[in-house]
Amino acid sequence: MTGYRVRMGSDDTPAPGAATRESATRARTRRAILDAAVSVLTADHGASLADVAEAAGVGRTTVHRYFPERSDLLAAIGADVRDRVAAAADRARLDDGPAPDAMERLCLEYFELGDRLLLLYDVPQFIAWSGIEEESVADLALLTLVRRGQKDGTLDPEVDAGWLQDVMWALLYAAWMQARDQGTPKHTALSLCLRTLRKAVAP
Amino acid sequence: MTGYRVRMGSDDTPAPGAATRESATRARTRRAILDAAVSVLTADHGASLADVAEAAGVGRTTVHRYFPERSDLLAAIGADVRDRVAAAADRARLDDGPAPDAMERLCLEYFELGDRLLLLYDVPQFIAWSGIEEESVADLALLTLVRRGQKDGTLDPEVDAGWLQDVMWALLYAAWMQARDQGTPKHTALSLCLRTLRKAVAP
DNA sequence: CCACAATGGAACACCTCTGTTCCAGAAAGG
DNA sequence: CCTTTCTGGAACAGAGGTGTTCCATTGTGG
Repeated sequence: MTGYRVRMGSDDTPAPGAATRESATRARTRRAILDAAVSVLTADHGASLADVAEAAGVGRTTVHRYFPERSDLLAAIGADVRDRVAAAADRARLDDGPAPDAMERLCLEYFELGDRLLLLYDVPQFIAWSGIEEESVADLALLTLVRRGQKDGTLDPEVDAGWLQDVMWALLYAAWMQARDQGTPKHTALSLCLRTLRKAVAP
Repeated sequence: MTGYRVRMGSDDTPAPGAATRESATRARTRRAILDAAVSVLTADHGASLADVAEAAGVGRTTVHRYFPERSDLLAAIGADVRDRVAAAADRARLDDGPAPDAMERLCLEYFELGDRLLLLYDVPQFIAWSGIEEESVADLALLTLVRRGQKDGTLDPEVDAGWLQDVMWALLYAAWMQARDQGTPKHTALSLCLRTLRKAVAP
């Protein structure tokens, strides 16, 4: 209803017109809550705010001070993930070099995001909230990359570009699961993922 | 706590020692609730029993009559899925013919199960309840199949057998998503899945 | 060292879901 | 047709989560 309500100052701050920066203390607390929320919600999508507060080492009241409603917290997580994804896609320099190599770089970057992306995957609501459009910037960049690879013959041209995109995500997901549930070392899981991806997307 | 509590007769039935078969009426109602629960819970993992009852076209009281506690309903769903998976694996005749072909047959069978398997994927709790062991019969059969293929050179021998198993699941999942969210026709999604799987698991 | 920012805890009303009981009415089935 | 089975709705208590207020305490920075 109210969307993402931002509260910069303390409860009784007289709302100083322009956007005042958050104090260092508050910024740290905010991050702690956000990070705790990610790990708690990854383990249990229906966890209560009390659980989040405990994991963050913070009182439940404090959580409500930063994120007045549950949806505010979830939206903030979504926005945080969106930013990280965009940054990761940026670092992967999708326009450079052969398409399969660029795709591999992207996988590497995304794999590092770990839990956060798992959460995005599992809780579809995040996509609706927090201004993640139908097709995010990163998704579009990946789509462009796939089309480029299909055009120059380095990626399978006989399947839909969106499908290749989904395949990448699916294999990433499988790799995370392998690491989390089977206890496979992360680098092993990642190299399995990359090897299989290369074959799967080849012409 | 109580596990899967079976109630065969009506409320006041004097518990007729041996296992009495359920009346046709009750069997139909039970199925309706079970099916409704699958589709409702697929859409929203936290849906209430009232939602399930409404979707089943049945009073909430009736749901409680068949499945006294929420966990009983979930366990029943899990058991139902387990049976269907086992039957599907059986129909795929995993021991016959080349391993990639058998794997493709299995994909076809699993794909038909649709929603039910998506649910199993999304709600890990189902695996703990309802007597699905760590490694179900179907999983073991698939693992055996993969090992056979790796030995005779028809499947990639350089990766762990468990990983190839996960890859199959991941691609199936991607195909379902493609059909559900992008509106891709099911047969199209399935053929994309099979094409990519063949390449991904090839040596 | 002192004012103000920031926190934690208790207590509160409110809501939703759960699981239960009871009973009147509909549906089956002999 | 009439009895048994099966159902749906109302009404209830209890549990747990949410969002709020208030106040005492801690801490941080100037």
